[in-house]
Amino acid sequence: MVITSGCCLEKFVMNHLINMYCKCGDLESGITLFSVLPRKNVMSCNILIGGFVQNGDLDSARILFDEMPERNLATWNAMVGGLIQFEFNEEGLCLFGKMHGMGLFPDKFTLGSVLRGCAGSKEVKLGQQIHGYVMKSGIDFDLVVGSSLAHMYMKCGNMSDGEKVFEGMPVHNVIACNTIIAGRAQNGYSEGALDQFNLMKLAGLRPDKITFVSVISTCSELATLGQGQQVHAQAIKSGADASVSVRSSLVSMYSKCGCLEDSLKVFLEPEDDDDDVLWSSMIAAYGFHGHGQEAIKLFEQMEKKGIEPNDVTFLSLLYACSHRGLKERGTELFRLMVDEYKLKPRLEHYNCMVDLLGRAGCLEEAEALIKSMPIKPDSIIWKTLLSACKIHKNTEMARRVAENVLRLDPQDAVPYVLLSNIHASTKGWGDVSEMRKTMRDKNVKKEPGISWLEVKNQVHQFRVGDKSHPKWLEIDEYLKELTSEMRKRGYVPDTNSVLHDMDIEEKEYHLAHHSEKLAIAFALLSTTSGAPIRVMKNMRVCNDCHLAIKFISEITNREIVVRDASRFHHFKHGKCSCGDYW
DNA sequence: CTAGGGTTAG
Repeated sequence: MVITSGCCLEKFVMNHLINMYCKCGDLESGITLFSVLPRKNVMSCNILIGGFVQNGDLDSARILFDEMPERNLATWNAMVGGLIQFEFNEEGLCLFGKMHGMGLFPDKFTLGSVLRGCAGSKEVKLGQQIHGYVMKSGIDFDLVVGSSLAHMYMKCGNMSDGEKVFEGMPVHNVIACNTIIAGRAQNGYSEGALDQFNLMKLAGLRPDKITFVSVISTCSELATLGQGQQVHAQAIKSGADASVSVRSSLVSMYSKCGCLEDSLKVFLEPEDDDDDVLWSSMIAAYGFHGHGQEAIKLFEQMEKKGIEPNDVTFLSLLYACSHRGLKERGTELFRLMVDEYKLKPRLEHYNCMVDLLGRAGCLEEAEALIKSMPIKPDSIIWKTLLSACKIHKNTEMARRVAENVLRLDPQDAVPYVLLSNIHASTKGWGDVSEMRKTMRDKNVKKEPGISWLEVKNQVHQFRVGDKSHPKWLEIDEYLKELTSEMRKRGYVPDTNSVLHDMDIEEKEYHLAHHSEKLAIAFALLSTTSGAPIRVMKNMRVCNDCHLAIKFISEITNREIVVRDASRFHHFKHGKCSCGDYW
């Protein structure tokens, strides 16, 4: 009705109508109206560009932008913002450079987009320049500009400047707080993230679903179940628990805290269950607990439901296969990902494949994959192969591979330790001492192993041979008792993975006080019920601890759950759920 | 026209 008499309408009414249609997702009608406009001014073009962008049709937006005879600031803002919104960061930043070169000065709308682009492509230099410009130009330093700046710094890993910007903001709202919480969480400052969460509540700000997503992810990082459950309860109270994003983070949190059943419970809630991330997080949860078959079954269901898997879905699947020794299935899935779903494998996918092949004992195949892949290998993927060499005791390949790790990451202690152990086993003492000298010269240090657990809402932390815990004497005494009982049952300490410059007795003492053994002994002493013991570790469990914990679970008749740097081990009656494949 | 978030190998 309106369209038929379109030509007679006032221009600004027409513009409003076009805007309305575009906003409501009816791009067709917007375009039709635009085409009957007798004279198109900058304003109407801007509106249509905005419409194209909001509906994801960037190509049309680009064409219209290029054809426009004159443009104003809003035109540039719409185009720059649109490109960056759809992660064409470089193109967006390039366009920004162009507009700047033409003497146009950015306003706060431009800056919001450009800072987001800087964050996305880690352009901290440009970000800093913009920061300087904001301070000089007298642009309103409002919530949006402030949050964007803080976000940019933190995304680029520059925590201190991000925090400074946040402190300098005159007021904070929920979004500003969310920026800081996420920034801290993503840079490993988990406690700081939780602090800000508590502070914002004290300040009377109501956490929204985005707050919960970040805070719940933080709890998975810390793997402290009690905290996670509390935050879940708060999310339920606020109604945020119905959001798929919140549920995805809950699935992950429960799985990382060792409660696979709770992950499944959240996953099975009936609403909104056709989300790829939600499904991926459940697949990852199964994989993390060593349930490779269930992960694959879930993927098949996902395909049947027509949910499009993404690259993370496949990463989780490959991971699940590699931890169950499902070599054939994993290889098929990798092919499916590339050939059917046309997803480009990232280095992470190749790493999973190397892990899959290597663990399964196909070391040559794994090495060939690294050499043939179209991406440059990093030190991590060589380290994956190195640990496979170690499992399958292929010292010859280990030497070669360790050299590659050393070349790419000279500060990593793992290859040094491994190489010096190889030299020691062949009595190459000269090589051994040279190796140790290099380590000293380059100041290479082994990352300390840390284990922690929650007892009565308190987190207790242990390091190797750490005597600082108030109950140290009791723990040490109890470990002696346990060890002698273990030996009676046939336990022999596996001293192979210890640095070799100690005698056997020292090695055994060192092994007996690995952080996870301390943590488990403490847990056994401080809990009397038959409840399972949950211990977290920042590194992989060593061979000796894995063996010892099996004995301990039998002797004490307790279920012991250990979260490793890469997966879960459920020890029960002298056996581990990983089937010694880890 | 503008800011923040979920799944992820070793």
